[in-house]
Amino acid sequence: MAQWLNDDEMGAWRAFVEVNAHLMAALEADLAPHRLTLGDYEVLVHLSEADERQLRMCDLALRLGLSPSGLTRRLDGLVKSGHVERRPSTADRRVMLATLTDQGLAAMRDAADDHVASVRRHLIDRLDAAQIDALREIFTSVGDGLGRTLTIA
Amino acid sequence: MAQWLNDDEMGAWRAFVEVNAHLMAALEADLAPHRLTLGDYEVLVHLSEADERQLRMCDLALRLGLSPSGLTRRLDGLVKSGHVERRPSTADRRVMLATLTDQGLAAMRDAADDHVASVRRHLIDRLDAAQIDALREIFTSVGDGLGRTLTIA
DNA sequence: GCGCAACCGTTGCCCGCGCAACCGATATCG
DNA sequence: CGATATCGGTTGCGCGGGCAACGGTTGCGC
Repeated sequence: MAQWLNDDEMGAWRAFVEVNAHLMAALEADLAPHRLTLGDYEVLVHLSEADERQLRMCDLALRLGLSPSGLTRRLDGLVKSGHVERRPSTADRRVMLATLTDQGLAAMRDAADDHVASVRRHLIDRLDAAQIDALREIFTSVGDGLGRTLTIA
Repeated sequence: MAQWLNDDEMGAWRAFVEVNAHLMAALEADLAPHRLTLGDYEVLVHLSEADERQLRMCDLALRLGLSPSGLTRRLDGLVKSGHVERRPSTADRRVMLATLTDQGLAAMRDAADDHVASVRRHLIDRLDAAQIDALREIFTSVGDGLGRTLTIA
């Protein structure tokens, strides 16, 4: 074994692994009454922040860390429920623009309160200011590393 | 909106959400050459640490945070590849004991080096001692909160 | 302009997993 | 002791998502 984890490192790693999934499951469960998946909610958020409330499929897939096919299927559901519309781009006939409908925006706003409260309850409010800062720095740093390894590979 | 997230909180939350999935995907990819899923690896680890390298299905499912059916399917794969055996308990004829085979133990040991190195490269080595400590405290605290809400509900 | 490469989105196929239903086994209580 | 509830594990079903393959579109080099 090249270099094992010491007790501190192992403790941190195990705590992270074990809690991570449960945290996401809890957030997902709190969002269920709004008939939204966490993934669906993320779509609505990204679209709501975009120009004219629309994004190209590939851009959206990139932001969501989703494969092209995965995004197609996720959009299928959101289109069927009327939260999102597909409209072909006039500039480039290859691209499809996912556009947030008024109803989708309303659904997102409706769910936002509960979702934010859920994030607060399960995560933010359990941490002090220093820990919140640490959380941001930790994952920013890890994210930088991942981006680097991806571009290298 | 009851109480929104301020910039620090939002920054921490977004960094966490965006990096989380990528981190897990990177660890998964590093484990792929060993023909193991991250989930499979966790099974082997838990079994290797158990008495006589075996656990009841329900206990194992609990530790993995997996549904009964999910564990059945995951074991199917591990049994087929010879890493795990199913053996009925003599004490309680309802229970199945998942037991780690010698081959399974060897496979885990073979993968452990790479996996630990992967965890180091993507996570641990990107953090200083204080951040590692903070990571453990953060997720321990969040985990306590989740456990409490689960037992209450 | 033409041919070829790269790009964009969709589809078929497969896997992993949760839920509900189910069966056999065990515990509990009258 | 017998009836009923509870437990432990498996199975059918549906859903979400990745991979490979494909058709249509655009950009690039000649």
